[in-house]
Amino acid sequence: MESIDTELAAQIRSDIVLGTYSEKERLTEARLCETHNVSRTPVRLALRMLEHEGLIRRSESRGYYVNAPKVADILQAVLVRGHLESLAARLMAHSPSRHNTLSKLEAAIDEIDRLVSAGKMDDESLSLMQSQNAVFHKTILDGCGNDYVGFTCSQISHLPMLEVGSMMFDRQVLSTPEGIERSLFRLRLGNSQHKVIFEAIQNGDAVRAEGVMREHSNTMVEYIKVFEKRDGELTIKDLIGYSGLGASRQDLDPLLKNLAI
Amino acid sequence: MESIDTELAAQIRSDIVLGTYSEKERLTEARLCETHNVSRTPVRLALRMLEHEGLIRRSESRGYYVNAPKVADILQAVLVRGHLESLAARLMAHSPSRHNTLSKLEAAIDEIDRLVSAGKMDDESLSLMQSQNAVFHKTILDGCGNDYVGFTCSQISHLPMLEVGSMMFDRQVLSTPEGIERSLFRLRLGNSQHKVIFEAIQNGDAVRAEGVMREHSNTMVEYIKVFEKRDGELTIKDLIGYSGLGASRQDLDPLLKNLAI
DNA sequence: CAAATCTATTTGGGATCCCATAAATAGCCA
DNA sequence: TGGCTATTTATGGGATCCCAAATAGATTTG
Repeated sequence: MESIDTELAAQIRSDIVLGTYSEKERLTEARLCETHNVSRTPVRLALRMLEHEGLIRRSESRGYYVNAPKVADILQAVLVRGHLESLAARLMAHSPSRHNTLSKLEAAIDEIDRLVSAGKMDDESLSLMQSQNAVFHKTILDGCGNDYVGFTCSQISHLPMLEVGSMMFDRQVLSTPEGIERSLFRLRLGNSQHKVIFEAIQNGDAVRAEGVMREHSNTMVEYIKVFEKRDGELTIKDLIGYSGLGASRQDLDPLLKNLAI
Repeated sequence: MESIDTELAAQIRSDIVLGTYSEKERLTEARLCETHNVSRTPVRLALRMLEHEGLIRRSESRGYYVNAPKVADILQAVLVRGHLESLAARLMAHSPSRHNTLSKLEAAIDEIDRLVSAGKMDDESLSLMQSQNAVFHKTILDGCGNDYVGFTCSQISHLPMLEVGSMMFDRQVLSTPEGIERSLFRLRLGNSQHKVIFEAIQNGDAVRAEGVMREHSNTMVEYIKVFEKRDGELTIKDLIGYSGLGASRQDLDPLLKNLAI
């Protein structure tokens, strides 16, 4: 069990993201105490946390007001994350100690290959792919030898689709056979990029590792843009529904139960 | 006047950076209350803040322990910052609204040019160059259209030499005429890079903007490495002495008074 | 004598209280 | 009636108190 303030922060965070608060609504400590039945101490800590994450902003006079992210913000954040990951790939390709962790990358790639070959796109398979994908990306961030890359990445990962290694799937698409085929194609493509990145890192080809990782990250940005195009009024809630599967999904509102895969 | 917790965080931060605490020393709330004569509320808020910054880590059981950054950490952080700045340059070159802020960049470049031409390297000139350099870099971060770039950068800027646009000078070098000449050369080189970046952004040449910014950032990393080579036992304290001039220097220990330029 | 258990003390999380100050509202004067 | 001031109220910062959990130390037992 997490401490109350962390729990509370997660609660308020999901409220903000899911649009429970109106735009620029003022948050007062007292009211949060009432609505969540806690004292002011954890409320204050939670507010500090959310301020750090940029989800609320300190008013010039007093109190905080809500600063809910838009879909465009998510796109921006994913772009930044991708850029940092490409740095990580480059650095890892330069790192002499990279060979110790290469096997972990290979294992993740193989496992994704196996899952994709099975051709199933049910919840369990997706969950396994998601976690292996996360392993691949986290291994590079951790193995690049520069702690600040991973640290900086973690600073923008407070939403499920911003977590390192998260993937997005459109449930609607997954309901048709040829949609499944298309999704499998995406996965095969993604995993071949993984393989190229792996080889580049193995061979110490930093430029290639960075370039392919950039392209790999860009894929997600483009995929979100496809959603955006198809569905003009795409909301963060929708995006969370498309991503999900991460452990942190549990923190989110029951509202999401029917959306998240 | 800042609130106590912010003030306190700054105090503890500088204590950590300046090595007042021994390595991995445990910080207890009670003791910090005593030594700083405050109650536990601000102490707890300050500790949270420092935990976010990575200067202290939560112990697995309870409490925090100090996690003082080394010079190698600073190098890593500067590298990450530079990578993010190169992203900002690329994005700004793509941004249609970039023309509104281009004049600000040009003004900063011209001002640095003027100062360098004057050939003076006294405290006042350095301070002015520093601030114009900061204007140049901040303008790009703010003008790139992706708020997360600047936001992410600000997350790793809690030390003076990590602030965006900070410059480093070796006081020892500055004391000799040919050292001043070498420093002026560095500044001229840096400002010509500024000019190239400016033109690339103006012309929408994103690739070039990113590349030159990367090279530009790399300069500082290399310069720190020179220090490191010359002075095997280079400390963070030394680095702060080499940078400085930022407003935040005021927060730092009196110890620094004789080091900072 | 060593290991296990029980107890005392340290310590951090949470609640509550107090106070200074900013916002809001009412009252007053021109 | 409009604007200014005074008073009240809301709100956030800081201090203190309480309690549960964890650690360290002491005591007992095999």
